[in-house]
Amino acid sequence: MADPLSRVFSALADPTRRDIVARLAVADATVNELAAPYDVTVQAVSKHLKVLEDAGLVSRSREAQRRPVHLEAEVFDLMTKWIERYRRQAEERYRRLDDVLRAMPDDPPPLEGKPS
Amino acid sequence: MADPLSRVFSALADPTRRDIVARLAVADATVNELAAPYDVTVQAVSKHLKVLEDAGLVSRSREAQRRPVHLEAEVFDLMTKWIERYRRQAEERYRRLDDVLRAMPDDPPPLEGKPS
DNA sequence: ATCGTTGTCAACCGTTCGGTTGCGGAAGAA
DNA sequence: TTCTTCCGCAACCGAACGGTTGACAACGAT
Repeated sequence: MADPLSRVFSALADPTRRDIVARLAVADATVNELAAPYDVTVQAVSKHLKVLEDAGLVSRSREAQRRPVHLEAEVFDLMTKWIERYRRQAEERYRRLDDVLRAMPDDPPPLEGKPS
Repeated sequence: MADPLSRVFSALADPTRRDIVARLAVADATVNELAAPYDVTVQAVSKHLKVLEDAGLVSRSREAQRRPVHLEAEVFDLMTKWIERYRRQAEERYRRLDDVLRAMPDDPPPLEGKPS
């Protein structure tokens, strides 16, 4: 799964990882702090962080023996751009469909096939 | 994986499924039409559509023996709402950090610990 | 009544995923 | 130095995922 978009969507498909992102939006935190609220091992959370890091959503810097985790919010744009594109396209279709429906009663189009 | 947000993110984490969504944004299509460009079986595409349907991204109506697939774009809002929330929160943090940094040189704050 | 098309369901297979345990490295504290 | 804390890596396990093949239901066409 090489492509960045898949990695980001996939990373956020997990509730625990979304919660981690939510908490990092408030403040940076260490792995142990992040792991505290969940009833899983620290290693499991470390794995989650690796997934988020590979997706570019998070960065880990070095600070003595602590590894403070920081949210990189720019990657969100990747998703919003993709989503907005097709949302708009779908809305555009609705708009055009409305036009067609409005035009219909006055101008019944032939249902393809040679006219008699 | 019960929660809707996980289902939507997970559904879009696959490149084939994102491509299907992209094509459905242009026009409704049948399963065979959708499967044509990919070198997988029709059954595989049918499975992908089930995933998209469970996520609420797509609906399948009945029309003779055809099952036209239709994009339901409203579900996108679920994601954009979630993303925007934390993107804004992160930006807010940056803004406050800037304020702190601007105030720093003039007002070096004590580094927590009883003041002498 | 039979045939061809369209699509789903079920069973299976290899891979990935989320979790565990166990170990080891890096760095401050004693 | 030795101890303790924080954390990542490797190996393993069960569940879920993406794909296949095979069978079958539904419907239009002949």
